[in-house]
Amino acid sequence: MQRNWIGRSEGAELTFPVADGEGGITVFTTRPDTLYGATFMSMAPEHPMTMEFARKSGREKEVREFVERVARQNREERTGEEMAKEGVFTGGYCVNPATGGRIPVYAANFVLYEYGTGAVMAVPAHDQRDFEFAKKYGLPIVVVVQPAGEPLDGAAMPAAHEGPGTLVRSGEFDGLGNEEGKKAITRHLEGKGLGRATVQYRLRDWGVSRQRYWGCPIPVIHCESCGIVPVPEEELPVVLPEDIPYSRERGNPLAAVESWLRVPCPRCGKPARRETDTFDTFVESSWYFLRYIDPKNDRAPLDPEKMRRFAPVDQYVGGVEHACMHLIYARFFHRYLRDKGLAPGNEPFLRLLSQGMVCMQTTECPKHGWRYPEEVDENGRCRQCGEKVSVGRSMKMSKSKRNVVEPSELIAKYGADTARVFVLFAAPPERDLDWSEQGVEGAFRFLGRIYRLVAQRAAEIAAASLAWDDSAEVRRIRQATHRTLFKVTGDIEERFHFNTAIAAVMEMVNALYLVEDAAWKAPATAGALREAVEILLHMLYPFAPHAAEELWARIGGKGLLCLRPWPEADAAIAREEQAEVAVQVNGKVRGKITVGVGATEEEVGALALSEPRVREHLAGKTVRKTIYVPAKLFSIVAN
RNA sequence: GCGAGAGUGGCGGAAUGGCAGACGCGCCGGACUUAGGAUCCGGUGGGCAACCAUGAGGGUUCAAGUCCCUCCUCUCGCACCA
Repeated sequence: MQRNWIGRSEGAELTFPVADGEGGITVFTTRPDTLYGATFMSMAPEHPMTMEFARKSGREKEVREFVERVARQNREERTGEEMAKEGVFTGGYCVNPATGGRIPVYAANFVLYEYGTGAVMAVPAHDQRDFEFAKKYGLPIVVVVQPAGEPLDGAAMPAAHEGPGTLVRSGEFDGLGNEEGKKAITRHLEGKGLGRATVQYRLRDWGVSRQRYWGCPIPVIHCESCGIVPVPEEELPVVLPEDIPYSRERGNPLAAVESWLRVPCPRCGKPARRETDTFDTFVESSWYFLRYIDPKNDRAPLDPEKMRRFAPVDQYVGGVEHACMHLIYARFFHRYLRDKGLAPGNEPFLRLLSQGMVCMQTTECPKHGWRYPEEVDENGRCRQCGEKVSVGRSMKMSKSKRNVVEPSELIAKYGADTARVFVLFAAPPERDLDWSEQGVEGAFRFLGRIYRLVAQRAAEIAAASLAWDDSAEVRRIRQATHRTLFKVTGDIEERFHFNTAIAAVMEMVNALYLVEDAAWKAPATAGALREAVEILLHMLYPFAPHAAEELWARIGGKGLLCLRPWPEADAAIAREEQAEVAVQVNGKVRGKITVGVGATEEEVGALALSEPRVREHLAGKTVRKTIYVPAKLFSIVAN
């Protein structure tokens, strides 16, 4: 997902000497193979050489007019593929280093000054933007990469050919495949000191400063004569003033605090002003987690020795928006810290889980717009005007859409445990979650159910000791307990699939409800049931800690449940002795048989073939092949 | 346009290539009750059946929701990056 944002692209920097003058224009291109087809040059309007060319050629007026017009357009207007390609001839020329030909230099609105070198060699035959530009201004289109098939004609082609092909009209490079051509031409120019292979990166713009009070101060002072001066180290940290006027007016409240704002310049001592913008929170959160490892260090931001022991972070959990924004900045920071020898490795995080968003259906009144759930009555009408509201599809919860639930109300009505269980049960964490009042009720009911079960049996459980006999009943109970524990442990630790873990706990609760009264009372089984309930509460704890802890106390558990180690599932106990095996004939299930888990393929096969329904479907056919998936399935192929 | 993710019952969702629909919601029935929107128990994809069902269509396989091709739809992110 970050590929677009990091924007790594391999290519070459090539220099085009300025015709009738000094120096040259360096461009970045991913297609050095098309160099012979470069028939003009496009420069960003902001590029300093744009106006320089114009001044020399006496075209200053036209060029300035264009540059200023583009500058007025905002980025949104200027970017976007639909935007018309526009440009103006600067009056200057440079020399194509391959052909030696003079080519005109244009300023063009689609060339971005901040990317690459801010200048592009234009190859209209093989780049769609250049193609459109050339058509508009009547510039030559020279085909230099010929794909298989009909020879392309620059004048007649309807669009640029951006794909692969064989080099033509490229002097000594004719006949090379275009991929080899890239290398060969780059090497050739390198020999002449006019080019080199490079890799360009494009880190998405990150506006690190914010016009607000709540943020880390940027330790910088603005001085009329010295310019931007860093706050001296001994004066760090810059502390924000506390007596600030909170107003709803626009602008940063810090700008109004004269006593904080006015400081002498650390360099010349003349009156100066502090920077009032503060850092974007992503700045701090790009590395604060490492500081936890070494929080009291007052000599350095981080101790590399300690970093090597604890970093990197094992698991990062964040929303999709973090995958591109915060994560990319944090990785950027980490590389800086690595280069400074402060943090080990290339990456700050080992694993990423990007969790989904919480969504809820939206309701809209024709007169009043978005409605909060409580602004709609039971009949689906707006409480303000009585109009029928329309129910829209589920969207990310946001105050602007009013499709939100108030956590405090939710907690007052159901408690925090219910909210947790619902959120974790409704969907796996990487998926978006649909909020549902009924789902919340369901979570509440589940907690009530488990609470009643354990509270009702509390006395019996507390009286039982963790001892049992080897009866079938005990084995059944313990098997169910340990199987559930396996499932829950795996779902939590390996997959983070809390929804299926909770489902397994629910199943176990359902099973415990069916246990006969006598079994709770008989010492032999009561011990196994005590184990079952203890483990049950352990498994409940991560999802509903308050209820689990309270029930733990009720059954006479020692100390706090949360301080006890997670129980260990016993594979020997969890193992099934019997298994139901589905018998398939030509891919369709025709019967089921019960076998011991250790049964051999021959034993299972014999049993399978004696099933009446199976025999029916085999009548008149010859068995060609059988496949046995132990303890699961026996498949017969026959014709 | 490029990139990422997702399409499974009435709904949220389960399912190392091995019995599709676990668990929950909703709905139906029963029990207990003066009462039930509480609780407990049972049922619940479609079709009378053979069978049919995981967005559509092909393929691989004894076996496909899962793997491979060709599409469609939705969500999110990016968007002239040379």
